[in-house]
Amino acid sequence: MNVSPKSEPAGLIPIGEAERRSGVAKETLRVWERRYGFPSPVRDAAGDRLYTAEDVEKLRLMKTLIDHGDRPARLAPLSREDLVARLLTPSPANDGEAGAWVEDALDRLRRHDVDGLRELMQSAIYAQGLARFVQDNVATLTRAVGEAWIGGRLQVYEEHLFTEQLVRILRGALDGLPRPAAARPRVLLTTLPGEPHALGLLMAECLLALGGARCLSLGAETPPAEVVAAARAHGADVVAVSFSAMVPAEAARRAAADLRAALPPETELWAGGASAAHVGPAPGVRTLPNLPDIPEALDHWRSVAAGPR
Amino acid sequence: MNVSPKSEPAGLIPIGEAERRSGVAKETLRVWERRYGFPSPVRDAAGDRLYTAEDVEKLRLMKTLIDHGDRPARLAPLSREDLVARLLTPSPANDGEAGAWVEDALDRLRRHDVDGLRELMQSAIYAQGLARFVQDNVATLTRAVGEAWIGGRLQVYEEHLFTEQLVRILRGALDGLPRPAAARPRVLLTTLPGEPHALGLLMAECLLALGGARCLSLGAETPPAEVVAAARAHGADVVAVSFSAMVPAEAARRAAADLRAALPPETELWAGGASAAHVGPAPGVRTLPNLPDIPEALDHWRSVAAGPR
DNA sequence: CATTCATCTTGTCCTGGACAAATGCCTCAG
DNA sequence: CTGAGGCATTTGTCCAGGACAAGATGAATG
Repeated sequence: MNVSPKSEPAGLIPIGEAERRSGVAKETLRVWERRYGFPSPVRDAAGDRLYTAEDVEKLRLMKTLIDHGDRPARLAPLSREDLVARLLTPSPANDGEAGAWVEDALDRLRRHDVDGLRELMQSAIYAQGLARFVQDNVATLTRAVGEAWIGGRLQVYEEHLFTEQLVRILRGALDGLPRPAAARPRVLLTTLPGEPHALGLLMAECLLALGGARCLSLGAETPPAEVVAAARAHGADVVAVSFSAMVPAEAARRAAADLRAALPPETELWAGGASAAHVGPAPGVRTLPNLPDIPEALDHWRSVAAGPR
Repeated sequence: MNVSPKSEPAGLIPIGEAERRSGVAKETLRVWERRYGFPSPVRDAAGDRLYTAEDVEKLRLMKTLIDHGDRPARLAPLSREDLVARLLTPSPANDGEAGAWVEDALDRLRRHDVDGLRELMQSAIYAQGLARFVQDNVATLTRAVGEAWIGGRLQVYEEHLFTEQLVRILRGALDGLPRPAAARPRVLLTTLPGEPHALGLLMAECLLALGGARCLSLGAETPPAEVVAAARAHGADVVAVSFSAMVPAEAARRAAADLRAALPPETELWAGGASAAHVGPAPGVRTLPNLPDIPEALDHWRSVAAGPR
């Protein structure tokens, strides 16, 4: 009986909508109100909570910070600006010197010049090769876009637009690469439920394919049991899972451990993405927090596993 | 403190997980138990509900049927087989005669011969053109895959795999098409929050691009306010939104009406996808439930809007 | 400096009631 | 027989306020 873009009487947001938009569960919203006094929504005639857009924005920032390890009690009293500042500090002094290329790309994005953006990216690939493009340009650009979004200098749809064009470019490049059926290792790529970001996956696939691996991507949000079934059915040498910064550290750790336990021992498990570092040194899990780790891991696999089969 | 693939003591599923897997909200699960006696989960030592995998499977089927207009009170007493039967009846007698091509494709999918699957699709494009491929082969194949999944004859990851390969093929075809910057109409494609399926969008984009339109895809799940902002910023003549069968009919109707109200009057709104028919005849919204409607709509737009600008 | 243990914090789940919106059903006039 | 209008029922969402397990923190100890 309820819909996402519910009729908003005066721009006020009911609790279900607030959950969807901020990512904070309804129960948690009520308990935060009880414990920390934030948020303190007004009520409609029926006594139902109505949140302001500012509340929801602050909740979204809090959620992001909590996923990075912060604690709600510390964050609740802070202002929106404080939260934004705290989100941006971890990555130091890269605001002005982001590089002319990145600035150029951001500029085209702001002007919605999608063709120009794609051309810029395509020529960067031709100029320096796909590997350096993925490792340098894309990584920097993605971070710059993320920060611009946090700081409110970019609309949500502009971020969507950016992702869409980037996916397009990378997919195109990938299709141009040879895919020898017998190549090794056979790598199964995916993301676990709750992690919808497939971009990191695509970047990883580029580097793996460049390194001569045989890639098979399942796309995002594959249930763990299905990952295991697919790995078995496809005879994968390696299962590569991407954890974006969105995933709470603890969730990533546990998911990796569970998957490791369920996979055949001879299948390697590689964890990539921003939260991969938090997966920590786990037995039988190779963490590749940075993209350049990928070619290295491939080399290592070949030197170790060259014998069998 | 909770994670998707939570440690399952004996294959039993706590309520949060059940919500994620079935798509039925926690509150609704409790209220169904109170009213209809289904599901009736066992409890752990703390009194928390624990659902079986069969319960969750039945819940997922019920949710699908309810989204199609059925009512929970009627469905709760039925068995899993009854639900499956009810889901499959609407599309009559297309089980055996699905066509040799579709059978071939399904077969390759079951054998995880992804390269073979892509080759098959690619040659179909060459043989009959992109338009017929999208309208006939893809539409039939997608339905066949969906039905195989409902009937349990296909794993979830196999469906992921299928989607991934299809997206790849379509994206590749799309990149081969000319994109004259001045072409009209300018169409903005997207999906509203809650609708993650981007495949329909991609199919529509193919047909629109073939029809000479200038497409700009925002990808999935763009908030309505952002759709409006993007349409304005990009000077879109048409905003095309895709509603898959996953979207409840009422939700689709309301979302379309809200979006229509928020868009500038001179911007047309087109609704496509399986639930588009349920959007019903709404003022100012053009519903395109079937893919062949797209070229038609393009012709109509050109004949009407040829004058202005 | 590392490790163990007690204390705090935090998210999730519980019950049982309430209500508004939407749907289906029935009646009545044309 | 058909269509419009009104009433009853169905259904999803929300509320309050309490409880608890598991993780994080910090202090005391070896």
